[in-house]
Amino acid sequence: MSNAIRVFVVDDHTLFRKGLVSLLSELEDIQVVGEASTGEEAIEIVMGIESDLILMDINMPGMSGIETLGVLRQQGVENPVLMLTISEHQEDLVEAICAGASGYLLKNTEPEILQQTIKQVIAGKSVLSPEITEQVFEMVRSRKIGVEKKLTEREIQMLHLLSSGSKTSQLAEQMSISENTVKTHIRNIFEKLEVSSRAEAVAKAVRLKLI
Amino acid sequence: MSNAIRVFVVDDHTLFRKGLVSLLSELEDIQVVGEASTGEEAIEIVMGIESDLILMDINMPGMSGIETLGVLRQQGVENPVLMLTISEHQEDLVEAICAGASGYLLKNTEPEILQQTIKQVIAGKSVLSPEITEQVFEMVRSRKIGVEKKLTEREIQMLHLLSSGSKTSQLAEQMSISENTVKTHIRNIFEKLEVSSRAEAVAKAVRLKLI
DNA sequence: AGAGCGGGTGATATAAAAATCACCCCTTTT
DNA sequence: AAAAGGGGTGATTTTTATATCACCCGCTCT
Repeated sequence: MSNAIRVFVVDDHTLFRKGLVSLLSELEDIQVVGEASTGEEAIEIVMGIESDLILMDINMPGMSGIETLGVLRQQGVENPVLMLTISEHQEDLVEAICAGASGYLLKNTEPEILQQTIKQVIAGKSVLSPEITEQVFEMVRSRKIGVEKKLTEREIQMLHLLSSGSKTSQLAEQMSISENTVKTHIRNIFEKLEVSSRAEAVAKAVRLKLI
Repeated sequence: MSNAIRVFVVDDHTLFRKGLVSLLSELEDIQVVGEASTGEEAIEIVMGIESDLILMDINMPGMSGIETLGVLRQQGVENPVLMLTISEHQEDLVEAICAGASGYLLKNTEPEILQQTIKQVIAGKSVLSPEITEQVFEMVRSRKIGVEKKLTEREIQMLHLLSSGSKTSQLAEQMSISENTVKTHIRNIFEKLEVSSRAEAVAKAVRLKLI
């Protein structure tokens, strides 16, 4: 099968890894092209072979799956990496995503779902286990996540004055600071709100109910 | 069909709504028990009938789907609400989740996936469209994830050791710091987690999946 | 009564974030 | 071309957060 998905498996638990490899090998459209029991081993092998997707455990002795992913990305490996772990920790999830993971599945996932997820990831999609999605919802609700970085007090003041039409010289006077500082604050606002003009900044701030 | 899922549909686009209702009605295990074309109408009808799940559009004239959801929750409606929208805006996603949505699907979703998702939501799970999951990844990567009440590295270590039963003297030795410092770290943990004892702190940390 | 342990107040050095400013470039207007 | 305003790079000061420690209080054992 020339168009089978070539999967590489990284997990320190031999029993789990072997079982997973056996399971995946039975599938028509998936081909296991290699396996490793540590991050160090994974890096060495992956750099030398061709593969389409990496299944990576997180908790491993030595390098963690996240550190391993970081090194692989640094070495130019662009393959999608699907984390397959027992960890529901927020920290692991956040770090895995930041390190460049394409998905985050728990090990209690049903084989069919895993198969389905592998195909979705190959298709360029991002996937999370339902439990992890729930975790994300919780993070959002507890405001640990926001749509934008939090603005500081001075930045909010700046936006208020900006929205009432003040220009740089007036802002400087009203806030008792130099014009240079005004501009710096505004630049920081631009970055946080992901905009590039004063008008946009005010519009977005109003929309986000920041002012 | 007594155990069919009773669905209520809210969407201002009549053509889409009618099509959706027709599609859902054909399914064995789903029964459409009502529909509305505005948020106001939805609130009035939903309060008067029995239903298991609400499919809600977001962009509607008058009340938005998010505002409607907010009012419903305020009125004590506990039904899971699945947002079904064309909006991929992060703001809409965040607001929908905060308002109490159980899922967020794009309107380009395949009918079978919609059916599958409705069942998952009824089973208490949280679901996102792949494109939306991608948005979540983006938010995490761009650090819009403020993680405000984040504990420091030392505090996390402390909790790990605490959870394995260490007492002050042992913590001090294991972390190579004085007992006084151990106590200070623990006090800071108390404040951040809003608790007042070690046991509570560990319990809350586990519940928040911080350790 | 005196160890032993959990919990609380205050203090200090260092690291990180916020606030401040000077100077430069580009466009528009005069 | 000079002036004025918006937008950008870099650097410094001030404030806040983190990590560290010393000392005190109150309870519970023995």
